[in-house]
Amino acid sequence: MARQSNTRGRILDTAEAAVLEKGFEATSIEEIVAAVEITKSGFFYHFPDKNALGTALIARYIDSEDVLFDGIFSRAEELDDDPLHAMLIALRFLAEIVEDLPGGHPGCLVATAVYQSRLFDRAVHEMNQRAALRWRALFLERFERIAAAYPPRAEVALADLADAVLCVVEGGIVMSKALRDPKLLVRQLMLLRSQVKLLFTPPRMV
Amino acid sequence: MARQSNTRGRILDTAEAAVLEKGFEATSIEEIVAAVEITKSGFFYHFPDKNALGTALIARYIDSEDVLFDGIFSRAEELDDDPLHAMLIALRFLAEIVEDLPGGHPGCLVATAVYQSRLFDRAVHEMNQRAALRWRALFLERFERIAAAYPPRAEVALADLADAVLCVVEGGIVMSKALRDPKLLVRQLMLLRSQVKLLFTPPRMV
DNA sequence: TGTACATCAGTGAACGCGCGTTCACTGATGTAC
DNA sequence: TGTACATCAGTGAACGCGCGTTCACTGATGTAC
Repeated sequence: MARQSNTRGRILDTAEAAVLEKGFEATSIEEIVAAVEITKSGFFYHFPDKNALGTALIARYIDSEDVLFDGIFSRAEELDDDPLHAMLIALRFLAEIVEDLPGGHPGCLVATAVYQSRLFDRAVHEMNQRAALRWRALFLERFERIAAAYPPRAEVALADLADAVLCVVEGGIVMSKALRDPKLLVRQLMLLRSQVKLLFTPPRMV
Repeated sequence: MARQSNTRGRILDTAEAAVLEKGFEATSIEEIVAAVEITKSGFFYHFPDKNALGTALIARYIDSEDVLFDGIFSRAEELDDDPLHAMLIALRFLAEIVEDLPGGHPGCLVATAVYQSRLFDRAVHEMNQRAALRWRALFLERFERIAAAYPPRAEVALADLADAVLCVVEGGIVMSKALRDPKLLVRQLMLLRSQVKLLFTPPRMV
């Protein structure tokens, strides 16, 4: 065997897909190592136990979402200085990224951890909570800058609006899967976008 | 043993709480029967296998949500003939019901089935899909009546708006749990309410 | 440059425990005559 | 009203399989001298 191999990454990829389809407990180490084509002992070289796999899975997922959100906003803000227009561009980017996923969004690992909370330890829940707070802050900052420039047409708590972005994503994923309509999430993101636009656009510009 | 007992109901109650906390596979028959204080064989008198428990759980859950939504709308429409006002009342009822749940919303079984789809058979997924379509139609009908009376201030597909109600509930549950803030779901429902109000209220009435 | 040792990335066999499921049985309640 | 039988709502013991985990070992690569 080569000194460097990507076995750990392949384990994580395989496990992530399986966990999103069946849940953490229902995903056996046996099926993962069969797909990755190593032995069970090979798995335990990379992870001390199954719990460590769960933690690594979530940590990696959160990192990738951090990169995604940061990328969307930095590109959007490059394209337009105006905070409202940048937000509308960012939301469209998000919708487009989701639209390009073949077969729809595969699911959110934060949601699986939330719905299988007894299977994960406190550290995982704290990672999840910190990530959600970071993403909320990312959106909230932008909405505050928007509200300063465009007085909102209805009284809304901007923090709630920031949470709404994540709620639409999580809820959209669930309903997309329940209704077997991969585009439902895309349409919900565009609906949120039009609601943001309506809320912050001065009446004469409608 | 009495001829009539509520053992089956107690099994379902216990199982529902456990499945929402840990997932279906992670919930063992052993722990259920320990809580209900019967033997494992007693469980198999009521359900032919574990799969039948899952099906019964989801069927019962969907029935109770049907009753809930129907009740909310019939009470709201009793109170106000106007379709917009009735919708705003209904959304407030929904928020109040959620607010009164001690410790926040325990979770949605449709979402757990969606995130553990490989564990459930086609019949369950079809039940879920039909239920979601029914609830969407319930909201869509109302939004169509509202749009007929109050021309919307932005172009939105009413079907998307109908889906948004369910998305806010599902997403709000996930984010409430992730952020450990039981009131987040309530605030998201009230935000949706104010967005509906803004969308359908004529400019001069803001 | 050659050799000795360390480390990396695994293998192979065995383990015990918990899980879902089966099956023969039981004691209380209901029903037909 | 009494008796025989059926049904309901379970019990108790046993099962085998799959799961996560352990442990001694290995062959290829890297490093010190």
